[in-house]
Amino acid sequence: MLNPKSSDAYRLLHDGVLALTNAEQAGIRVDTEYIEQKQRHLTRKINFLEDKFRSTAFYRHWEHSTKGTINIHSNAQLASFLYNKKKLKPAYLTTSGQGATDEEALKQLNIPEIEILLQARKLKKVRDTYLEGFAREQVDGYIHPVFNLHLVRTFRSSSDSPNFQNIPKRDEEAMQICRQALYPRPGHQLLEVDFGSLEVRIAACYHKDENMLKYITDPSTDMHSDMTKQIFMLDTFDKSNPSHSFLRAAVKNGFVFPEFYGDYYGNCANSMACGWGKLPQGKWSRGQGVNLDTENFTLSDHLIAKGINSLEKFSDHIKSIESDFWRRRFPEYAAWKETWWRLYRKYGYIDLLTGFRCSGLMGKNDCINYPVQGAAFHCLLWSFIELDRLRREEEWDTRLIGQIHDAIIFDVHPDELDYIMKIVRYVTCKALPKAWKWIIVPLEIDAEVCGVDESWSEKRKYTF
DNA sequence: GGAACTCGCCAC
DNA sequence: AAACGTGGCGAGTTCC
Repeated sequence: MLNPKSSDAYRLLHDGVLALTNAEQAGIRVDTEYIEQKQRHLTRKINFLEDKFRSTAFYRHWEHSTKGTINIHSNAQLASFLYNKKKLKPAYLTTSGQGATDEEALKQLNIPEIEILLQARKLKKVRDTYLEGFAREQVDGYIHPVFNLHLVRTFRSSSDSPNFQNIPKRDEEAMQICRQALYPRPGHQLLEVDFGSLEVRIAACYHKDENMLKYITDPSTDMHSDMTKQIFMLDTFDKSNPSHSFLRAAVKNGFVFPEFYGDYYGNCANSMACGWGKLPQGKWSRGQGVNLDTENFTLSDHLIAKGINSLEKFSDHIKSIESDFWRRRFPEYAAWKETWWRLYRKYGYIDLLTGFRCSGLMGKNDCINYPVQGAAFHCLLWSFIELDRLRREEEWDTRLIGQIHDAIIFDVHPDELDYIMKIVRYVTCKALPKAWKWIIVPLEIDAEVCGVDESWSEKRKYTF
């Protein structure tokens, strides 16, 4: 698997392993008392939800129609009951052709009792994957997540024992419970610095699309706002309007990023309308979906007023927007995608801007995604190596303790915080583009910091 | 009793 | 015509 093509690529991995090993050795402080207490607390909550679920008519029906004992957390048993016994139609199938039982599929069945099961499922995930993982892996109050550079097809990294790269962040409750277990060293604070829209910027270094470069370099423009205006047919976009910023998030995560990854209009329409907008599949009537502006005006009211009264019509609309997106808005980006797919089919490999070569069986989307994903991570890795070198040279009390693809996590001494931020900004935004001439776009970083002796759940924006 | 598999779900 | 990239990991299940 390991296949750096150039000596620079080899050097990056060699130095990267050493720097990441220093982070592993440093480790992250965990509150074992809290973890044990929280696990007991979650167990009580889960037991309560399980009992509540077993008292429902839905469960009794399940029990009656099944011989043997029921495990309410077995998706195989649940699928068999829902789709074989009750003959319900699954919202969609899994890759192996079975009826799906994930949250989205179950919600579409409109069985209120199942909400209890989903709530228990979520708490079990937090207790058994994250808290249990921290407890199992901790040694003398510190976990030492492993960071691998030799496992991922795109030359990104992965992490395990425990995985430090998938700790809950978006779900407020899960985030709080998990991150309250993680602390800096006594008297220190946790600092997270991440590159802003790194993959979009690195993609632009490959395709050099003029309109994309304009979006990246001109701060008065915003791609996601423009797409929101177009998709939801707004006359003006006002980011202080909560409905507008909600729709912008739906467009950013339901259209723009999926399109960059190689998704198509059908999934995007479904994700924006039904996933984000809470509209049903098929035909729409007034008063459906999320509220916009006032409580008496919903997404379906808005779309129907614009002549779109069903998912099918919305999908047609997104189809034309997708076509415009690639043909008019980002033509050079679109041409680059075709070129790289063609070159892969001709030569059997693609080379990253960082000197790595991807070969083996790849699809079109792989040819587009691998070089961007890999080179973006290498920007982070180069910065990580350089900062760890400075740490040792200058004998910081601060340590680098982890990395999440486009972010570095530090355990900082408060007296060093401002200095560290200056150095980090210099390394990431100045030294890196100077070292790698192919970086033709400005790079930006954001930072979040927790107070002294505060857990990772307390982080807030840090302006520097 | 462990390996290998599917499924679901967390991150970027 | 078809249609979303990269991982890790727990639980349940099946097979050896």
